[in-house]
Amino acid sequence: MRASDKAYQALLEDIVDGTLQPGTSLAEVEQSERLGVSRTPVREALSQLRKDGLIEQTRGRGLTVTDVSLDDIVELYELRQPLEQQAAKLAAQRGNTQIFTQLAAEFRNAERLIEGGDTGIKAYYNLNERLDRAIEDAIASPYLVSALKTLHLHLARIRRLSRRDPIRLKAAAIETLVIIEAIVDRNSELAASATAVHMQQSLRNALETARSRAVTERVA
Amino acid sequence: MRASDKAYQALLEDIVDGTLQPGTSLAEVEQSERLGVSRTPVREALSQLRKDGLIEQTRGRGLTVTDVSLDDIVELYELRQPLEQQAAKLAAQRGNTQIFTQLAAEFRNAERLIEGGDTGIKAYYNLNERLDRAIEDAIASPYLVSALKTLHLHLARIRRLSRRDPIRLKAAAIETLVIIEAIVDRNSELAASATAVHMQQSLRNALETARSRAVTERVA
DNA sequence: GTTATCTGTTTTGTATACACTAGCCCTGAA
DNA sequence: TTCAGGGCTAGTGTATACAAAACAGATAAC
Repeated sequence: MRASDKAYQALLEDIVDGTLQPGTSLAEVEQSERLGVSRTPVREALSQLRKDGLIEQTRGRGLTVTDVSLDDIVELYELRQPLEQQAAKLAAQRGNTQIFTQLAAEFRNAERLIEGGDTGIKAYYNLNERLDRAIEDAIASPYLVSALKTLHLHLARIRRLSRRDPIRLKAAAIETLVIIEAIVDRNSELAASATAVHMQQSLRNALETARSRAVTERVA
Repeated sequence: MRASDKAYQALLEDIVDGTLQPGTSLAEVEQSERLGVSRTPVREALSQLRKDGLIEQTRGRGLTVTDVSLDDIVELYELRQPLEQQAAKLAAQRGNTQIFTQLAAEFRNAERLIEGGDTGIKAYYNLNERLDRAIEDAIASPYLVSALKTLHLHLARIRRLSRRDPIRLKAAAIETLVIIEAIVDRNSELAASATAVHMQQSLRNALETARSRAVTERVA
């Protein structure tokens, strides 16, 4: 693995999991020492992350981790909604039915996973990731897939902020199941509509969580 | 201006305008000599262009300019359609009416521009760019705008392949005018639908042009 | 004749040294 | 006390040297 890829992955993880909080200033030498590589690969990684929108140039010099405000969540969903709808639509038209049939079966079991503590939740998140990858494989269009991938980076950040509310997770699993079943039935219209529903509910949950979290932090 | 930005801009232009044809291999030293900067900024530019999807790593070593096949055009529109629809929708909801009223007036004059030879056509393209920027300003959502910008890079490449058929350009201008008028009227549903129509027609034209172009080249 | 391996060459990947610029502190004067 | 000016410093931007990896060609073995 190249040092620049390693630096990118490491920084990406640190930003997504919150080790590098929004607003954190990223000096090249500092990061190169921390990651054990020279400045060159760090620079490359930073410029990639800037393209991803995870870091930004602030006040002339100095790169900082971008903020994730309530507005950002709304704005992110303004991109997410059309992208995921299109993805679901195309997956319904072209997807390998067998794969999605299998995923549907697993999602029918999601409630048990969600109730299974941390390991279960982890398995559930893993299942969601496999679904995302299946959809990406199904649509095959590299432009759309690339846009989805960048989107999912930002979503991962937000998800970290969301509380793992089992009730919401179960509801989400059911919404997702509707989408998958539509894909299996090659019903692209339904897949798109079900995705719209899922997006709407996800956004509402994300906002509620973020709001209460903001209040909690102000109190604490 | 930084040397790396200069290198990025120069390479971008060369790729979009066809100076660097699809399949062209880009060696770092060669490009750094051509552009008069050292390898470092060239590398940075190349890695940005790779993120944009304009160049790709082929068989282990060697970056090459990505191809634009008929399939690519279809796939690009699978991203373009939802993005532009969303953009039009949001612009209708939030846009500054005055700006779009002005643009509508200019588009009503587009036919005369298109008939005005090369300078007129250029002015027409310029008008379209101003519309794009107005829409981007109106939606304000950085995630969507960023996705649109990357998309437009690829569209610029395709446009170069399309024949400048005045009949198609006039039809496109009328389709665009419908979108703008919907934005002025704050009719987001109509804006989305009109965009869907425009996308469909644009795609059809792009495919037809590309097909005949391919045949011509095979003959020549 | 075909395939595999070795070696030379070319090109990329990484480290580092140097150049330059923006921000900051300190000094001095109003 | 406050503001302007001038270095000083920290950190970025660029060039280049060095290391490593990948390809090509040739030679040898089967």
